[in-house]
Amino acid sequence: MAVPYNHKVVEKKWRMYWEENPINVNDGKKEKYYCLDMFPYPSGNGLHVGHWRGYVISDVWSRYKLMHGYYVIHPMGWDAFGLPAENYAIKMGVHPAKSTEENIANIKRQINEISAIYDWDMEVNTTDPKFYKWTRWIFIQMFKKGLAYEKEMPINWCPSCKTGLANEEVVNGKCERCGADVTKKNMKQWMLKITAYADRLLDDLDKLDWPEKVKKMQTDWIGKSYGAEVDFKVENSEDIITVYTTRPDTLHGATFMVLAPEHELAKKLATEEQKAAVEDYIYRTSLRSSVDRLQDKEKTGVFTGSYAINPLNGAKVPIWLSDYVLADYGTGAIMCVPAHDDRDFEFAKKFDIPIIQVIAKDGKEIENMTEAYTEASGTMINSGEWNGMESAVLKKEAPAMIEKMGIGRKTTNYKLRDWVFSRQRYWGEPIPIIHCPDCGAVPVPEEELPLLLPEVESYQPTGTGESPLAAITDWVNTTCPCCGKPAKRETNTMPQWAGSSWYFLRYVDNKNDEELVSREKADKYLPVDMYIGGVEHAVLHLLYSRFYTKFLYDIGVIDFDEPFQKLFNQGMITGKNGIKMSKSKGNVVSPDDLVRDYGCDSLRLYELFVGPPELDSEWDDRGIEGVYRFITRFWKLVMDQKDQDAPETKELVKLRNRLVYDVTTRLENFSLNTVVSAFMEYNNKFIELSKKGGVDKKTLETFVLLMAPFAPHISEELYHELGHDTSVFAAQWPTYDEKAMEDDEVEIAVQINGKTRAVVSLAKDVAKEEALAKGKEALGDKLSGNIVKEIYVPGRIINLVVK
RNA sequence: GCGGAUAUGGCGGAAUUGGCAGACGCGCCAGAUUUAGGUUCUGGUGGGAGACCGUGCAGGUUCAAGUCCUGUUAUCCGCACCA
Repeated sequence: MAVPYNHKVVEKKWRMYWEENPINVNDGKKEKYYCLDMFPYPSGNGLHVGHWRGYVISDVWSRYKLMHGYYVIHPMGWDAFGLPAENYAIKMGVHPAKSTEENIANIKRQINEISAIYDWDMEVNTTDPKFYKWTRWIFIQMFKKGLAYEKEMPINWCPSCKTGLANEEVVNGKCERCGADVTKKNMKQWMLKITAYADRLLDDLDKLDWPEKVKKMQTDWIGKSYGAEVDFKVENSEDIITVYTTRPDTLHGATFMVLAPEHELAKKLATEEQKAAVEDYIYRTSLRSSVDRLQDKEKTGVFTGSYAINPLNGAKVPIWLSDYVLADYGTGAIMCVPAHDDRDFEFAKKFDIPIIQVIAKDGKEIENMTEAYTEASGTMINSGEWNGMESAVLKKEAPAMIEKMGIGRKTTNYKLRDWVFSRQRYWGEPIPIIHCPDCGAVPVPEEELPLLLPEVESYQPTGTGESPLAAITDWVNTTCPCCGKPAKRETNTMPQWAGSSWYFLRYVDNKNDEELVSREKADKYLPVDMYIGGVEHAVLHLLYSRFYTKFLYDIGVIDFDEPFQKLFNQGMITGKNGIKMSKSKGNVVSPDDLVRDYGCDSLRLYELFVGPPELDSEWDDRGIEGVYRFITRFWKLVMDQKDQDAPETKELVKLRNRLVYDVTTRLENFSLNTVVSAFMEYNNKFIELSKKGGVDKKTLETFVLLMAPFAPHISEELYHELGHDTSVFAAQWPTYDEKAMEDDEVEIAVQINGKTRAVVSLAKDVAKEEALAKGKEALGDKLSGNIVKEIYVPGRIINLVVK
């Protein structure tokens, strides 16, 4: 009788063995494979089973690649700057550096319980001066290229976090971090000109093997649109209002214009009679939060009293102000065609403005219009020379025509805005700029980097729009690197995303003091082949990283312009009823107890078995019992059979090849839950066979090899029990022979009118006549009436259509 | 409002190109082992007494539909006045 399986002994044994005998070594000859996890921020709450899932998936994939002879780059690090770390520190009343260090120690301990093949020699930490030296260095390079600039403008302000936010960090008008309503605040901010990369960020999505969903989200976020700018002269004035439109085909139908209340001409256009109303409207708009503007869909507006001239037909159109026009998109002014735009229609109805149809739907004007006709489909009417043209054709051609006429120009627009990069918080990389009264903004000399974040007594946010660093006068006051006169340091810090936008480049050369990454190592080990993490960063981290990578490519630091070739988004693990795991809900499941009770291998398998990896799954503690039972039965099977010298039967060869096929194809498709199902299913089959003629050694060994990436400890133990003295991970992934998988006889269903009435066993190459004859024979007296059609699909089905 | 995803037993979920729906696991039922509980092992487990009925709902295509087509509902996610 075999020794019962003891996960504690076995797992400890091999963990120690691997530490002394590394299984993933770079011998300089192997091809590299870079499999990366999104690095965690070291939260004080530690890991729950949801974090484990992603790490298990990436480790299974890494070990699978290892068994294909790759040198696998599989690093881990810490995204430790930023609001969560700082807020936690404030709550606990300790310095963020200290709490961060403690949290890292705890999470590192938990991550080690996964037994992933992380190479801790590559570890990076965004708060390490040796790391953030280069975060700041990149900013300086961007500054030198004109991609980092300062601007005073109304930005998103979170009154709870007391800092400015990027557009990407505002979700439904609320702060992505804390959920507080975001307000606008006029501040001088550092900006990164990500819009300069809009086209490349959009176009290069094509070359990425990413989930379509993420590509779509980035495409929509960049929001490129094609159209025209049209210049409208203001009546009795020299002023010109330029509008942006994607529907220049409808220009004849423009019956009014609307300017954003923030538009530079807004006040000026107000006539004597309208002045008070206009100023009141502008003032009231300035008070409204973005949440109000989002929630309140009812159109408001005010007439300026002025008119503009439609450059195409000379029509006089009233100029209005309304907050449904955004100041920072297009030109901040629009021409309004109520007949063919929903918003303009609503506005025109409310303020009783004429509606002129210029596209005939189905050949005629719509009577008693109740909603706008927004499709560019139909013939032009009421459009002067354009009458009779197809709207769809005109829509494409109009921009060029307008440009030719000299009344506007063809143009494109993007929803993407430049990146607000200043944060009024302590725990981040200070922006490496010195403000000199004479020289202006001057970058910190590169040889002075990293320039340590100074120690402060109070690192709490001030709420005034100033960083806590501003209070440290002996740090703030410095001299200008240009002219040597007294100057002041920039006191704002970078957002959390700064470090995570490039950290994946640093792993492969994390101790380099001279360069961000040596070109030699970058060429050899980068970019990332597989990136695994949650979908929540689709337009944040994943967009910013692409931007940084493209910039570093442009300045010659690296020779590739996309960071992540393949992306996999794992679903979330939730508590009961799909409720997100959180401390406040009290539904957090810690992996620590589960590892203790069932072992790392069991938890790894269960993390995969719980559901399709790309979908959210509800955690149910009871399920791990089933996986644990499988593990112990698998152990018993191999231990009982290993010395039996059972003969290799045809049946066993077939099952072995099918097992390799099933596991390999499912793994390649990332259907990891069904890989575990396959293991269980075949284990049951082999246990059956072990009671009959036994299971041969090669089959046992193959099973163990396939299990290795999933359950490394037990596989390593059994591999050694099977007589090997090298690691199971030095072995090659098994291959299969499709011929050996086939049955000589296949059971196929015999149907009458599509309903299964019998099952018959047939040789796979049997002739149609014989198959049908056997099928009829099997049906016996169930078959009656006239057969009108006979269908035989070899290996699949026999169907007799009877009347 | 627009876009995307999902919908299958009591539960989590399987089903290459349309070809025996419910693999695998949980739970449950029965039996064996055990002084007993737990563990372990064996068998059963979509509904219905049955003909039959069953993949959110209603149609359609087909010899054959969870799978394809049309419409529709619910839930979740993303975007949201971008002219």
